[in-house]
Amino acid sequence: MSKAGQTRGRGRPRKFDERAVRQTIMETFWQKGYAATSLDDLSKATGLVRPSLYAAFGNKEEMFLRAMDDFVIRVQGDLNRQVPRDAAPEDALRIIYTAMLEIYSRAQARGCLVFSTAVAEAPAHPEIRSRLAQRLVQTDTQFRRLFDHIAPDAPEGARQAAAEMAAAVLHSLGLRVRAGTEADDVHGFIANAARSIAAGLTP
Amino acid sequence: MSKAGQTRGRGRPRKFDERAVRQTIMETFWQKGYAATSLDDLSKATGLVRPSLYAAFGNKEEMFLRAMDDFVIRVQGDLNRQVPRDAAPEDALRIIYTAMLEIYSRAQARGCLVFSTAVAEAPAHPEIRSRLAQRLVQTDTQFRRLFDHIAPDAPEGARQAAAEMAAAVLHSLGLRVRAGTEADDVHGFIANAARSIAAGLTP
DNA sequence: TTTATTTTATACCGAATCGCATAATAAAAG
DNA sequence: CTTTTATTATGCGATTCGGTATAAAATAAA
Repeated sequence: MSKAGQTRGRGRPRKFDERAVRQTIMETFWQKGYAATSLDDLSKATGLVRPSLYAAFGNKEEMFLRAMDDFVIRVQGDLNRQVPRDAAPEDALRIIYTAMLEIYSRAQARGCLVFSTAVAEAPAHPEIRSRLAQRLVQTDTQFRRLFDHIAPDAPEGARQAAAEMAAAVLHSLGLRVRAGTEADDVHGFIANAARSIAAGLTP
Repeated sequence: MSKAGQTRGRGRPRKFDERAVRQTIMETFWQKGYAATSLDDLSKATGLVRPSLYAAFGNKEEMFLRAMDDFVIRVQGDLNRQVPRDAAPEDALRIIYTAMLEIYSRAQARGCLVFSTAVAEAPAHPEIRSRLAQRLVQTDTQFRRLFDHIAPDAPEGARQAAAEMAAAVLHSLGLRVRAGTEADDVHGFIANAARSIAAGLTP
């Protein structure tokens, strides 16, 4: 219904920047999770009153789905900015995991909006579950493509296995951060994981 | 307050088996998560009326903490029953993951009560968060001890790295099951992971 | 039987929840 | 200016939530 186009529209103009509000919604869900975030929380955080939120972004589940998308977009942006096009697998993995750790650790230990928050709602909300599933295969695929590019001489089975392992480490990283694991331990985990996975690619 | 001793106590006798009720509570939290499970849900599932639940098991958070313990106890029991004392690392890992997959997949795809449900409540409930953290280090430690026993010739660094990777695969497994990943894909993931991790132990 | 103790059953409480209905407001279009 | 359209502000309404107060019921102890 609400168009975010640059044209001035017809009725009363909005007092808020849609992109900024979406970021705030995402941050709020990220911090507190889906169930623990009330529409009043979102209203307070964004400065928008509840009916405005509803009119602009739909109901709570739709807002959360959008937040999942915005989270992924932001993470992908940060990663693309930091990960070099060509690097040895171990270096690439260490860079990726370090960047993800930085993201996961911002403010309070929040972990991953998708892996640590959406997952809890999966049984009750099929839409969230399906988007979570999408995200899982996408992560596998992205690592697979990275290894196809970075370690093309490794056998296909090794590249696929390494991709799945690399994704698994990411899932575990989100968990560990959210559980409040010591930073040193997490860094050790990252270093070990990068080395192990890379070893499987260059024997 | 309430003692579950075998002596008949003094007042009116209970009409329920405490162990069975605890299992039901655990199952309910496992299926629906913490926030989505109301005390009424637990009341319906157990047949106990709310004040009885409260008197016997405390408030909702205490019930959930107990459920986490009961879940871990049950998982450990199943594992100890299935995992052979001596096996090649790859076989041991495949057996463990297959057993965990069977547990995670019972009834509806539920995943892990700890890794997929408790994690969402971590920010709001410090007790849950600390128990989750405990569980993470315990998992690492258990795999480490397994490898110390099963692959004593591997260098210590390799055993530690393999243990953390093995735990990461477990975290990822819970996620994938809860997201509804195809059974064949999950089995492939398990096989690849077992092979990769074992390769890091016997070079 | 009487008393003490514990569990069950009923009912209630105040707070918080999501969603919406309605009216006031602000701008563009006619 | 008048009409149309879109957004904001106020507030309600039905439901659900976790937790508890109170009384009835059931058993052991005295």
